[in-house]
Formats: sequence, structure tokens, C-alpha cells
Amino acid sequence: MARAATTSDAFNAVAEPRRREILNFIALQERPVGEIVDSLGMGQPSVSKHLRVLLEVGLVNVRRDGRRMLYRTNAEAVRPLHEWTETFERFWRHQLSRVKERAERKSNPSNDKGPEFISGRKDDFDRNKN
Amino acid sequence: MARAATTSDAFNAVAEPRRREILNFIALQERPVGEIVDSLGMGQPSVSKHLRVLLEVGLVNVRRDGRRMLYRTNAEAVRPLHEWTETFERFWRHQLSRVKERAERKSNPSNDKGPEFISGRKDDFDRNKN
DNA sequence: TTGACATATTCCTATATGGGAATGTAATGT
DNA sequence: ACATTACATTCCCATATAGGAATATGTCAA
Repeated sequence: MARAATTSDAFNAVAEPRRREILNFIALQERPVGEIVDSLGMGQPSVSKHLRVLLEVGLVNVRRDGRRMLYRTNAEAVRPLHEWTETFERFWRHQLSRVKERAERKSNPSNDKGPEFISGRKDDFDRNKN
Repeated sequence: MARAATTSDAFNAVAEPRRREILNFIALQERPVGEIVDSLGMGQPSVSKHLRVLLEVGLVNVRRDGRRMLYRTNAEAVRPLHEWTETFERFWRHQLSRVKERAERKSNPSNDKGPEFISGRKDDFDRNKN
């Protein structure tokens, strides 16, 4: 099986950085496609295609105004993402203390055999895979 | 250009539903791979690969315990997502009233020429593309 | 050392992608 | 009708998937 379609849900749709930029840009005010193209410096077909994806998952609304199409972010559709991430909020509070501990142990010369955690951040990751 | 790698950032990594399930499952307590496999009913190689992606973007930590590898969600890495979605929180409050208006207009028989909004949710979307 | 267990990696393939160029389509003004 | 403006769609292709099967790696126990 291949990767899920970008149009399968909001999670996949916002994985594209460009689409996030667009959502940010048209969050407070509806804008015609051309303005998005100019302001964000992407190609026009590109923007149209991104907007189509966003439209299919409900992340934007459209309205025609003469020959222009006015797009606007439908914030409501971002909510599921917000709620999912929210379930982790209480965890990072608990983990902060643990992270601090590690940081201190790291800068501490008596650092010989800690629990040997692998942080997983790309930097540390590459450093650990020699 | 193709789609960005799943390992390029947290947004791409959590686009996979299975990876979100894993993150949920190992959020409160570290777990060995086998337990994830059994509990979530995915293939073992599949789980290992998902965990690798999550590890590369820093969404999980690992620790070895004998022959087992104990993985655990690194909630801190979810924060960027939380913060991005949070910027939209104030918008959906404002839009709620507007959405209600539309809903009422929809069920209202005197509905002849409203602003003709396209909601963009998949259901409405398909209905609009005849 | 050998075997069993736990996990990781490789090989395979169908599939969807994003961008640019070119083209299609819809609405306007004259 | 026609040219123009504003978008949308199609065609192109290199690339990265997610699984499953098979295999490799690593660790412990006797």
C-alpha cells in the first residue's frame, strides 16, 4: 500500500508546508487566488491544486466574486488536529522535568552511565547511528 | 517534486493514522515493540518501521531493556503541531456564529440566493461538482 | 557455541504526489 | 463575437511511500 492520499483527511492535507502557509494567509480574510500566488510566491497552478486539496478536506471555503474565487480558511476543520495534539499537552508538562534532568546530566562531567536514552531528534539521531 | 518525506517533520510523521495510534498507545508508559504489535494488531516489521519514522522526527524515545526496545512518546515534539493549530482556535469561535447562520438559511424555504458558499466538506463537495 | 527470542532491515510493488508547462474553462467588458 | 482576465485542469515524471515476506542483527540463557 502507498501513502494515504493528501485528501484523505486534515492531517494529511496540512502535512504540506505550502498548504499551511496558505491556511495561515487566508485565515482572517478571504482572498482571491491571484493574491495568494503573489503574496506567497508560488505558481498559480500549484496554488490552485493546493486549494483543491484543502477544499476537499473542508479546510477552506470558496465563494465566487465575478471572475475571482475567494478562498478562506475554515478554522473549524483544524479542530480535530488541535484536539488530538491537546491530549499530549499534559504529558509534556510531566516530561519537562525529566528533560531538564537529562540536559543537566549531559553538561555534567560525571556523566558515565545514565539510562542511555535516545532522544530521537534528528541531530541526536544521526549522532547515535555511527 | 514528490511529496515530502514522512521523516521530514512531525507534521508529515503524524499524517499516518497508524503512527498516531502508536503515539497514543505509548504516551503514558513506555512499551516494548511486541506489545505494540499485539495491542494494535499491526505487523511487526510495520511497527518497527513506523517507530523508526517517529524516532527520526523526535516523536518517540527508545531505551534498551535486555532484548527488548522500550519506546515512549516524546510529547514535547507534538508541541509545534499544537501551537500551529492553536493559532486557529480564536477563528473557529468567530466562525461558529456564521456557520449557524448558514445552517439556518439552508433549512429555510426562503433560500433562493444566499451567498452561495461552498463548505468544502467532502459530502458537500461531491454534491457540488456535478 | 547453539538456540530461542525480540527487533530491525531489505526487497518488492502499486500508488499518489508536487511542480512546471501547456491548455481548458468561465466570467467580464466592449 | 472577441479579446482579456482569473482560475482550474491535464500531462509530464522523479520520488517516497506502507505493507508483507524473507532475512539480518542483537541479546540472553544454558
